[in-house]
Amino acid sequence: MAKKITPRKEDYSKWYNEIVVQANLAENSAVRGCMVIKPYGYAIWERMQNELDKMFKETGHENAYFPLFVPKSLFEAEEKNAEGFAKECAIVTHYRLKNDSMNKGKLTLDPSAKLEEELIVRPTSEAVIWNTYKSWIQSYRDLPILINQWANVVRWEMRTRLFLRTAEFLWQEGHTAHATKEEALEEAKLMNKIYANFVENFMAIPVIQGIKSKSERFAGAEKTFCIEALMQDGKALQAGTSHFLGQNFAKAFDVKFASKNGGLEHVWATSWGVSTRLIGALIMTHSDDNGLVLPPNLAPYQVVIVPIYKGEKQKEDVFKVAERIKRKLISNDIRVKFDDRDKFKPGFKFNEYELKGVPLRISVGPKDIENGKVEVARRDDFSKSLVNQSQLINYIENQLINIQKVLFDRAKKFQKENTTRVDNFDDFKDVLNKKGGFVLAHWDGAEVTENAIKNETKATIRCIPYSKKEETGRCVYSGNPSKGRVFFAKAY
RNA sequence: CGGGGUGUAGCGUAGCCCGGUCAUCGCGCCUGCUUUGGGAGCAGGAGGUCGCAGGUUCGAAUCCUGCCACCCCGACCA
Repeated sequence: MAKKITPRKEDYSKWYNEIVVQANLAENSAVRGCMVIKPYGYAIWERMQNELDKMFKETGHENAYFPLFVPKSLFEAEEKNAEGFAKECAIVTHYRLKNDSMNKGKLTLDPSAKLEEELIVRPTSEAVIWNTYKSWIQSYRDLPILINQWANVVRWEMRTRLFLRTAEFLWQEGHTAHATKEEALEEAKLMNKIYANFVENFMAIPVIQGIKSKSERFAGAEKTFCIEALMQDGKALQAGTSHFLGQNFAKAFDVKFASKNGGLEHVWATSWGVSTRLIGALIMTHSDDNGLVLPPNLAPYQVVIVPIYKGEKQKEDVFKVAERIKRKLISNDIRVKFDDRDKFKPGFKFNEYELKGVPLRISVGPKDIENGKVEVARRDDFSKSLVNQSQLINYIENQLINIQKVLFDRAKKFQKENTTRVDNFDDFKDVLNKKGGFVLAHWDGAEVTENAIKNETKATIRCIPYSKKEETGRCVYSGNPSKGRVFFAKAY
């Protein structure tokens, strides 16, 4: 049974340590709130990239790459977007250092190398990309443009939190250009759906799909679609967003196309992204006190083989069987690692792979060779079974499917149990303080109300769900008429 | 930027109030032998400008001042 994880460093560093460490590069370093992603953590990210990339390509998207630096003048062009990010930008002002005459062996800025125009380190790439699209789009024949970029971005947050809000993070950002409003809206919705599919089916994290309220909307967007997940500690996490940008960027960057009927129109835009934050969500959704728990569909290794032996003769025999199993698994498209390291004992390895969350572990020893069996242990419930080698592949395949389902169902059950319908403000506050989780309540649709609730409870509207039922009621705060319930929660 | 806290070996820590063989302990690391079906045991060994800079003092990890960094809470946020 999964225990609660409180996402405080002292409590969860044990799990994070397997995959990431806080960057600590220099004594007085401003490179803080950044992370070093260890190989195992990066392998998880690569799995995410692979699967998302497939989904993007299946829906007609292509990858491209744009510059890290955004000239300030470009950055400013879309006012709302610029305003939204202005407070968290890293800025390049110089391009050269020189020896510090006052301080031997040290370097200082060379004043003669001050840039005419400052460069912003991208917090997102709309500006660069739309400035480029301008030269790519002339006619309706050039549309749509469906491009995705895998990149790093920098947002100089006042306070950072490992994985959930680092100053630099990896993500993908899709930027599309369309001839019609309808098409762009469809695209934004489609991508949000793809995110939901990916997060639910690969990461086994159940999400609520919906639309952001105006105050939670992306700077420069007309509509923001989102997926929201609930962590084990009862706080909500924005897991992905997809924006319908209207013609805002096209107007700001003067991107027009000649339409079929001879007119000159502004292009319609979307952008959408998910980041390494999802790895944080993964950890906070499934991990238990023994470490990470990875869903089989995402795990870099679905199966690990640990050999058990005494002496060279046994080692030889055991390795032979282990290698054979490994080959069989690979030929059945199962991701497997055979841990042949001689330097560590089996018990040590058992614990290591539990910490790493590998879904299934096969141990092979002399006894098993004699019996023609192997021991298979599950990470999610720690159960062990002796399985005939002849039935192994079948067994493993079924177990992997089962674990994936169990993890999702467990998280879904948690989400359900921690979603509370509430009809007055006292209960609203009570639930948030004592129980946490999502609160489903009526809202009058006014921004004032939303802000007032935020000020009093720290809870925000996480999303207005697609699944919202038409239901007449009274706003939980103002008492004004409401047409349906929205999801409130305290969020990361 | 406001409020609170912390900084001692690669990691985690004791000591600080009450200055004086106190630099403690665990993990990890190295060497050797024995071990290997759930994080091995024994023996030996290496590793520290006690965050930095000043000050007080015969003497500072310990007291004082300043600075820096990190953590937590607020505002901001994928």
